[in-house]
Amino acid sequence: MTEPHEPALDRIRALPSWLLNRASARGRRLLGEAFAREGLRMPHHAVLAAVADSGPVAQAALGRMTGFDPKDMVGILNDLQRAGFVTRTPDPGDRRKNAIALTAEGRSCLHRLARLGDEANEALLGALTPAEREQFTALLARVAQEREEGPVA
Amino acid sequence: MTEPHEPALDRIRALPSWLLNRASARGRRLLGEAFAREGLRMPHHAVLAAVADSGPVAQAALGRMTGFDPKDMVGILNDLQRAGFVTRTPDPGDRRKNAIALTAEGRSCLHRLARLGDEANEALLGALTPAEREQFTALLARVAQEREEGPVA
DNA sequence: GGATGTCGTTGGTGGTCCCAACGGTAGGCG
DNA sequence: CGCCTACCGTTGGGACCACCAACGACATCC
Repeated sequence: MTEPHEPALDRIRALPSWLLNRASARGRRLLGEAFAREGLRMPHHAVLAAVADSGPVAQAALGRMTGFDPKDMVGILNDLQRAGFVTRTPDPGDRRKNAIALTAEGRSCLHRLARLGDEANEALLGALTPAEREQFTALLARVAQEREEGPVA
Repeated sequence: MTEPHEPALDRIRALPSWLLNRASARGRRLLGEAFAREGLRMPHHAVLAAVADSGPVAQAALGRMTGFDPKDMVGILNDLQRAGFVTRTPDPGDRRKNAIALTAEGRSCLHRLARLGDEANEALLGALTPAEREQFTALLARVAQEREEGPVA
């Protein structure tokens, strides 16, 4: 048998997939707690930002930008609209579309959310030095990348 | 206005919390596809490994080792027991406890799962060089760490 | 003007993580 | 011995994120 029997669970807990799940859960918890003070959650922040970037914009376009499912987008926008942060008006040029636009309150809330999000992310990377944070984020971005870079040569 | 208006969504998508969610989702998808060939999922792998490490062991102890909720542990063990990978017998010494033990099939399956898990993790970190993978995993482990190291001194 | 496809919406699934409560049992202590 | 406290496994929720299928309404391309 040689000795294939180093503790199996410890090996699993050292796997990137396991650590990624743990770190992601921690991040979601931190972000969730932060955004809860505004009564919102992470997707609201992203959608609000996308609307701020792209002026009046259709829901499907928002979905493509943020990567959220159209189904979820409906609920997110319902929340934001009910809170008065976005307006949802029929697009006169294309009656299939809703034109989503940011309100003044929405812009103000977005700034608060951005601040809360930044603070939570600082707490998330609290154990790392600034240089390590930059390095970590750069590597993480490449791991998160869905697309393969194709044949290397 | 000065110009506080760099694209807000791009900033969010560069945040560690966002990247962590994406990378974690990718990892779960890769692991899920790999383990699906055995009809199991990630938690089954971890629990199977914990049982292999700790011989006959109570469910609550498994929960503490793996971090899974007792509620979820019931379902995981039901699956593993139904598949014949573990046995669940009443502990004669403490009638509250179930003694969970690994079967020969369970050990064999654990080896297959370990292999599948390793392959999926290699695919997950496919964009990184070996040195980068080591660096990334080390940093990630510190980010995943729940505990603060207290006052630095 | 008919095929094709997009838009917003509804409905549903699955996985991870977390909490509350319950009957049953063990152990400590008087 | 009897009581209280704590733990065991189990059941029943819930929240959140990710994902898919289908539908009526509408626009567009040929």
